[in-house]
Amino acid sequence: MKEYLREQVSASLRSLGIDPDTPIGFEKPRQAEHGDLTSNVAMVLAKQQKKNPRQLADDIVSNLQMDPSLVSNVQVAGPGFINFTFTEKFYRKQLGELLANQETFGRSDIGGGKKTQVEFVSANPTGPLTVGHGRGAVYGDTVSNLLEWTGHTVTREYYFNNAGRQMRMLGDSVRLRYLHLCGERIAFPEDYYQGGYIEEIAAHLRNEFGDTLKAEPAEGKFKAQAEKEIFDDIKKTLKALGIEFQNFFNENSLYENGKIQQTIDELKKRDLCYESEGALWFKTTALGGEKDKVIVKSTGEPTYRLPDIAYHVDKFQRDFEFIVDVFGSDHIATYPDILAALKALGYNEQKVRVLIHQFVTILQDGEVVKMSTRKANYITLDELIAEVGADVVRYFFLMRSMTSHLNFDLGLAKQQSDENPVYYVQYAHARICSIMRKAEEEEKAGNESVNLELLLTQHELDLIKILLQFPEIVEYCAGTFEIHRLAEYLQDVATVFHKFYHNCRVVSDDAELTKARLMLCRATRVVLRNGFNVIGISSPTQM
RNA sequence: GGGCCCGUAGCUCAACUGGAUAGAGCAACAGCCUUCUAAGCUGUAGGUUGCGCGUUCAAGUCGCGCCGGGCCCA
Repeated sequence: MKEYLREQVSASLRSLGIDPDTPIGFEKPRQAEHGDLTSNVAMVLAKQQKKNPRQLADDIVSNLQMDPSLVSNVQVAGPGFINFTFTEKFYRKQLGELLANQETFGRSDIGGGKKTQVEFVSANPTGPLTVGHGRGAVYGDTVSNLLEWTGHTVTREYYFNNAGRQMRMLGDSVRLRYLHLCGERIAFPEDYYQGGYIEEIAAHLRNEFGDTLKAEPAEGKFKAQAEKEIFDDIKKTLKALGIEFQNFFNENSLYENGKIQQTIDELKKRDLCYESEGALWFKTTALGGEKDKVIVKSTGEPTYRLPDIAYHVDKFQRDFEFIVDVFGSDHIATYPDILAALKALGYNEQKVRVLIHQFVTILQDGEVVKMSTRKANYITLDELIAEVGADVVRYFFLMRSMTSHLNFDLGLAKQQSDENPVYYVQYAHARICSIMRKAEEEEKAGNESVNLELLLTQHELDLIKILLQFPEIVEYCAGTFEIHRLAEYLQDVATVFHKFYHNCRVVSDDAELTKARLMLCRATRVVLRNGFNVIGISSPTQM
């Protein structure tokens, strides 16, 4: 529709002797009385044409030749907006198309099957996932869903490291707890992992092996058992949120297969690497960075930058055409270096899209809870899911813009869980299902020869209009990754539906009208259900 | 000290990339169930968009300077 209007406006500009190549923008007006689409083209061009914007708008409009079966009204308003209103006929036709393509309504193939990787969560297995990880987990999964809906072939990947200092300390923490269980009195260092799960893992080992592991090194059975149990736990948590990864990528494999060394060699070959003070430096200054960065410390241990670069090179070598990284804001300073390195190594860094989400601040009794896995003062994602349910968790994390800091008051979240907006949206779906059941019972549910022209009230037209926006919203969200816009849209759909419900009796004695309104209900259910599928919440048939 | 993000109703947050009267939910107040689910609907109240300059037809949105919070780096 925008295309059509653009062509028409463009033709009108041409006939006025104005360069029709100027970008002509359309958007949905906030107020319904301003029509269905509005353009500010006259105001944009006014200065250049040295004309009063209203005058120019009038000129453009009087040169327009609109198809009256599509556009019912064109008006100049305010400081020079041109407002277009579409015909009811046009909308009813679109509604028919929605109903003919229920499963796929909102899907598109603009991705062209592009091989896409989305990396998210990527927490090392040193403890259970926290509420803080939840935002990234839900966001990454929903981004993946959106990419699938827009025709990308998506691989969800989880990157972790089981070989670093953290993991060594984890293994030793388990070892000490184990020795303690064996009756040895050993001081437990404060900077070791304090969580109760460490003791559980130690207990499992003691049950299985008795006291025979007393001489076992921390990096042996202790670390291995800890990694396995914690990872099982993490996967279980993710599954509870409906998240499943196709691939878990171990950073350590990059050392074992020599890719770390290869990356160093490649950087050296391009003179982007040098040794100084016993450390290996990455010459980011040569790539526009402010300061060179250490990539291998004098101890021989690499900083995270080096494996991150090698890992991204590996992504390119696996032929991903689109690479999406979902990171917390703590990574914000590091990724420019990674992208610069990729570019220097001859890869098209434009294929990488880094999505940064701000942290979640947890409040309990009005106080900020500082999260630390090591100190074990955190709220686990599991606890939260158990408390409010997976749907609420997902919706809560998705309904806000990722660039904003999110305050999460646990007490309030628990209290308000029945007042959560997610129920409002789901209730609309349950209500529709209930209407359908009623119609079936009364045998009024026929869907043959339905006359959609019987849908005449403002409430019905409002509902049709908003339902038809769904594909555009999906496309928009997949392009900008602003998922909260989808949540907001679904809420609007629910609102319009609830209003329709209160004003328009669906199942009535008027058989024809009943059929038409049932179709509208069905269309609403399609949009809600497809939208719920994208954001990963359930579609309850009753509540 | 430097970089990035944020500051909007009592609380949590939107505002379609600079547009028309800044909107939702929760909390508060007043109404609506003999009819398809009241987890709903209708209405009232609530704002100097942290502060100050600037850019222009138009600024919550862009620029500069302060104030305050978060994350990262030395």
